[in-house]
Amino acid sequence: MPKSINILLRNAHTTIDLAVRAELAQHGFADITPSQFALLRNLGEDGSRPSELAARAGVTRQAITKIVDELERLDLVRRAPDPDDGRGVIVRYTDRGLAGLEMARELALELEREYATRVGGDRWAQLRATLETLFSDDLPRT
Amino acid sequence: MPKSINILLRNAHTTIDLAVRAELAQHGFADITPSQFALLRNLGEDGSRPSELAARAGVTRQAITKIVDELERLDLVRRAPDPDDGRGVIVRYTDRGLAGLEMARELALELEREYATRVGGDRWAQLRATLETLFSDDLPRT
DNA sequence: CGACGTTTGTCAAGCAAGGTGAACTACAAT
DNA sequence: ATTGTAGTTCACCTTGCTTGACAAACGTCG
Repeated sequence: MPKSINILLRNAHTTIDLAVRAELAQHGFADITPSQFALLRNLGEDGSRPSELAARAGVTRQAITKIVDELERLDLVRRAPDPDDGRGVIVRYTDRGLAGLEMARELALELEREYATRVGGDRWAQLRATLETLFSDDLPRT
Repeated sequence: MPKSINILLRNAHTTIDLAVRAELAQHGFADITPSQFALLRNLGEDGSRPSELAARAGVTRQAITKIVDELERLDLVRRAPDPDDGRGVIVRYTDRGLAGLEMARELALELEREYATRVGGDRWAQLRATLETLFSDDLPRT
């Protein structure tokens, strides 16, 4: 009985996600939830305004406020006032936050290298390319 | 900036999942949640005992009880006493439940055919095969 | 300038999904 | 007779959102 493509994709995502988060936890970045991680990933080098983040993620500003609160408590991001707009706030990485993100990227690449050796570099590259062709649109919802 | 493989996989899964559930809803099977759908998928032609389902999904029996309650209210499954064990229960598809599942399978195959034509049948088959090689292990958690 | 509406971020409360642990009943197994 | 197992009920929890209300800071238009 062939597994549904859906299940395969879900398994793949879950496997990688769990592996990365577990490794992160072992390196001192404990218990980052998926939505926290998603925000961290979307922050950008120069930081972002909560409203931008909300618009990109397709959620309300309130939801972002909460996630930023949590990430601030974890010392992964920091709020600063926007010099150009007295109402605004800019959310930026802390050093620790940036280090965590880079480490996550490293770990994901390492995993990819492992998969590439298991199925062959060209086959892995093909998979990646096919996925990018079909599914690289940004989706709403974290 | 290449998208993370993780995001691609997630996008793919979410896209397909949403499409199938939306189509199902249009055909009168409204608002089936992911966990309900997962249980429905794992039921098997001959039905299953709640404990089996719990073990397979990696959750407690209580969680299964709740989902079965919901599916029963939707007239997608039916509980019957186990003739071989007075304590036991067998959860089986209703006709409507089976029809919904088959329709979901059909819809997923249709989507796959569409993707196959977009990237080429061989490339899609490769993607499928690669995913199966790497990620066909069953994961706990619905 | 000032009054008016708009935008930004926040606080508070609450909801839906998807669970958990504890305690109970009926039946099975020994 | 005692112990174990299947299913259920109940109360509760966490995640990741939502709506509503609000103050402070813009923008604009007379």
